Amino acid sequence: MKTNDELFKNVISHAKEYGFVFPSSEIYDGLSAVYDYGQLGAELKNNIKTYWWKAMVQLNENIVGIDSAIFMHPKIWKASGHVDGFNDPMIDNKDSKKRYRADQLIEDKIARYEKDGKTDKAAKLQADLDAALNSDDLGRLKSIIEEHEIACPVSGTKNWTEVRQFNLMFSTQMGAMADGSEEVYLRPETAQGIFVNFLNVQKTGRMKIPFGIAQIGKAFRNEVIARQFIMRMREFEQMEMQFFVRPGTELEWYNQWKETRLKWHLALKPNPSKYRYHDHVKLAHYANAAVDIEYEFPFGFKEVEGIHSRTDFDLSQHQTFSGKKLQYFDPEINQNYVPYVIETSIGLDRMFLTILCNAYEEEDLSTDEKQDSRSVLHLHPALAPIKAAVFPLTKKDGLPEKAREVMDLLKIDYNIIYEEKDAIGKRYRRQDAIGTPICITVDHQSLQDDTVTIRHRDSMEQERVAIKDLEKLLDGIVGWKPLLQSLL
RNA sequence: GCGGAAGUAGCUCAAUUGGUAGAGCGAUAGCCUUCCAAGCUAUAGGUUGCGGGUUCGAGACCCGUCUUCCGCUCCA
Repeated sequence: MKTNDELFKNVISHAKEYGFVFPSSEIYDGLSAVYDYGQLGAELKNNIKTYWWKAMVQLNENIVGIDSAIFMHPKIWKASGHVDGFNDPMIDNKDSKKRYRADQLIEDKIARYEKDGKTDKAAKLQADLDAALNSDDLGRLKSIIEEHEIACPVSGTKNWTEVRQFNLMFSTQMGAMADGSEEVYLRPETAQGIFVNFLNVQKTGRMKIPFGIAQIGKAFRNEVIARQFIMRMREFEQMEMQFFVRPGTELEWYNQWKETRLKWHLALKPNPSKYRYHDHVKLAHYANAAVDIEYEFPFGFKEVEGIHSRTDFDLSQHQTFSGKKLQYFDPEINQNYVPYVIETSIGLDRMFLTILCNAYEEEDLSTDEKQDSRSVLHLHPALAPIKAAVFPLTKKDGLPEKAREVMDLLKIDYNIIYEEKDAIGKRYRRQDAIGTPICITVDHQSLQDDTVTIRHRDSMEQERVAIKDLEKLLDGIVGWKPLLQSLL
């Protein structure tokens, strides 16, 4: 029996060994919490994106997709709350190993002074705190904590580290000259690119509420702790959709998207018991309802996708900060309003990891006579990096030539691999390990009657089919149609 | 960032108290021509994460550093 820890380690080494995910800059010792997608990983990732894009944009006539820039006007992050909300002064207690926000520790002390009737002291401390925060004086925060003898609530000691600033956002300089250039951020989420284009899309696309704008793109967060393989990376990719609705109807839509999104996950035929909703008790400043879709990874249930009812917070903020009216005239009720927003936001890398964990199996095929096992990725056929492999049974007697013909017939529509090295069984097992759903074998009979054997990955069963029927057969198994139809 | 564990070939791991870095799998080329891995032959692949130190001699001991994993916080 494998422990979950071992299982996860095996998934990670499998991902590396077969070209799905490599540590970034590996020959230079790697770069913390950054990973590269390899030749098969890139295919799988693209397929996940395609699945999402088709499910969102293609299947919903009131959703359109955009691709906004990673660089955006710095004021956007003021408006969104990222500049102020994610620049926290942090301090650690060396004895309890607990981390606190320095300003919150001081706030707690102020509250205690007030409770004890020392209102003068409380007011003085509050003023000191405000002054230190406004001037970004971290040293002053530390000295305040020392002066007022603030102790760790857990260990009770005053053994503190220095106060450090943790910035969520990466910043860089825009403009070639070092001086006079402007500091810009790498976006920490793709959503704001949608909000600031709300009017552009609504007007040019003649969109009527309710409607959605979808986007897939990279985002960057300077995580304090980035862990668990590609679960939390500093550079990651999001697939987000913001759905604009009439105020008052948002909870209806919230519930509908909650269902729709889980259905999207379950259409890939994972083990359904590994999925669950997790309602947010503590809501972010912009939300009036929020739920996570969680997957049970080997290291526990973790968030893969979030569905948030974001109210009119973002559009209202941008209206204020930009001075531009971000409203919609609703002819049905003859009113102007700032639309409310339901957001569905899924981490592409997390989805990738979900799929990998779910697909990976070390299958025991032992019989009484012989011990046997195989590593297999039970990927949904539509997501598999390689759709089919074509093998000549042997590399003689004109079989390779015939196999090449079959390959040429199929490679226009699908990603196909050709192999003639090693015994046929070995070639089957190699394809199992990378999740190829179908292997097509050309044998001596093929030369006479134009039929081949099809071997299925999951059941390992074989059937004989005519070469002329292969295209249709692949369409039915590895094509997008069956998967997308199951969403309707 | 703090604490704990670890880092040897593509992968999994050996290497006696400090004494010449090895195996299996995998890969490549060939043999065999076979419908489910582990048949035969040959070949390639390592400044033992990196940098110092102790020693006649370091994969092993000491210091530093980087990376990964496990805990503490937040998130997609």
